[in-house]
Amino acid sequence: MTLRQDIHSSGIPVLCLSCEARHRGVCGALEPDHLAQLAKTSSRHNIEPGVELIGDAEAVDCYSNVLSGVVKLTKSLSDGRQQIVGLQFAPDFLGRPFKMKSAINAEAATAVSLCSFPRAAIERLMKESPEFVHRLFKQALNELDEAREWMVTLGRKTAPEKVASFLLMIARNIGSSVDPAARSACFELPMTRADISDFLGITNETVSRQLTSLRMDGVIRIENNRRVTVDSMSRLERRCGGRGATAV
Amino acid sequence: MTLRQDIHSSGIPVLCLSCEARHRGVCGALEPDHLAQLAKTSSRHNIEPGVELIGDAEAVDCYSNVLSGVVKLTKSLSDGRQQIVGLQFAPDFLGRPFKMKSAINAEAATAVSLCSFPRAAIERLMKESPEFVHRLFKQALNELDEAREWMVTLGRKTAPEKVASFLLMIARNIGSSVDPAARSACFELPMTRADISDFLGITNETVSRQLTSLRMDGVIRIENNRRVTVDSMSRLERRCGGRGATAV
DNA sequence: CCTAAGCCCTGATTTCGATCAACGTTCAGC
DNA sequence: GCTGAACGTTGATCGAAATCAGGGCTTAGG
Repeated sequence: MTLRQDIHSSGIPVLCLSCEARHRGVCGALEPDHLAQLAKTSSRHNIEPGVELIGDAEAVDCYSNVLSGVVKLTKSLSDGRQQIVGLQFAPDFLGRPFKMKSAINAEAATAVSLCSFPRAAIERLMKESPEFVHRLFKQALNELDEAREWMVTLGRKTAPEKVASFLLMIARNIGSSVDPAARSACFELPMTRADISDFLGITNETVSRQLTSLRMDGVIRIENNRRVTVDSMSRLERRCGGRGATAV
Repeated sequence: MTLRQDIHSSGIPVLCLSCEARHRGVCGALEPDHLAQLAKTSSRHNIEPGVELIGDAEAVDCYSNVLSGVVKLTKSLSDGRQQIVGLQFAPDFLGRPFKMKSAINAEAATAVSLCSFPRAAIERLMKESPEFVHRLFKQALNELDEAREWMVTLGRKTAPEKVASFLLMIARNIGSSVDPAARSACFELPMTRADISDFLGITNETVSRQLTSLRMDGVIRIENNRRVTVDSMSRLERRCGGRGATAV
């Protein structure tokens, strides 16, 4: 164990050594001493699908890095209508800085593993490390871009386009490329049909019908309800509705 | 005390003295010397309704504070379908930090006045003033909250609820209270019916019908197509669909 | 084993909002 | 004055997706 430590990683906590959040996540912004300080207060959790991580209007007492799995962020109306307003994948940072209470719900969509930190530790780091704030800021802006992208999907795309767009987004986030040349992809849907419908603002029946339709047309293959193979991403992309590029 | 403040404000550029952005906007984070430095590079513009401020996929060479008026942020599909993904009011900060190219369109919805800064000035300030970054960060998070709030509206509300929600949002942003006790409000709609429909993901005909319906039911009064009076905000709120509070 | 619950698919019917169409008003320009 | 364009309203019709309903598959538990 000590043998594997080389000069460069000498200050880095063992737990963080192989952590993805240290590379692409917010921890990548931290110097070894700050990282060590944070690691001392961190704790890892494995969470079952369906477990609520943050309740709406609940006090937020910790922040987390998503290490694996998918977390869904939801908002609900009082009559039960629900909308998924975001999905978080590794190594996203989970939690809303600067607010005592969350305005949204966070729930494990799949099995999820988290690396959690007490609120105070994050707040202290934000004071001490501008680079850390910088990273959090960038992630927030990315989430804003994504939210706005989905506003277009929710407001202006048809049901077939919505489902295709969803599959494309998932493929890009967790899909493993089968054959890069053919631009094919394969992945496990991280959520039920009902969840997908809450994400796309349609009903689960419609999601089901559209998936069937894509399967019939040979755009996707489905095994076990969850496992999806996209043989040609291009064909899927063509079903997503005119791509963003404002043709002026 | 008064003397002391006078001494401190002596370093503040004349233009900034009465500027709202210095109070509630991002400039509020700046010390007099930083403010002076920024003011030297700033320029004010008055812009006609309909003028494009930032084009999609266009290089961003300046950032701005909205001093008055309303700016709409839009995204379009290549076949012309359009979605308004955000509205900015004074004293919001306009522009996407960290990205060379904008992914969205910004257009003056009403007459707008801006205080603009060259990209380099903002970037320098972000390096020098953590407090400034902090403010920008907070605004981004607010915009994220708003975007997610609208995702619920777009995905899960009916047309009548969408229009009511829109009126409520406008009233809260630019409405002047007529009678605080009755919680009434009065305002000028900052956009056409077509714009409203692009914001709500419906057609302008539907917007028109829903406004008529609200007028018939005595919830609002409309003069000149633009001027709207809400006699009782409570009645309007009741038409917005179950309010966010996740009643579990 | 059987049963019940959860998830998914599919068919029949309904409905909300889109689409198509017509008309009124205002306003800029000739 | 007239004309055309932009904006808004209203009516008639259509269609995409919701709703309602039923059935199959898998899994957990008695």
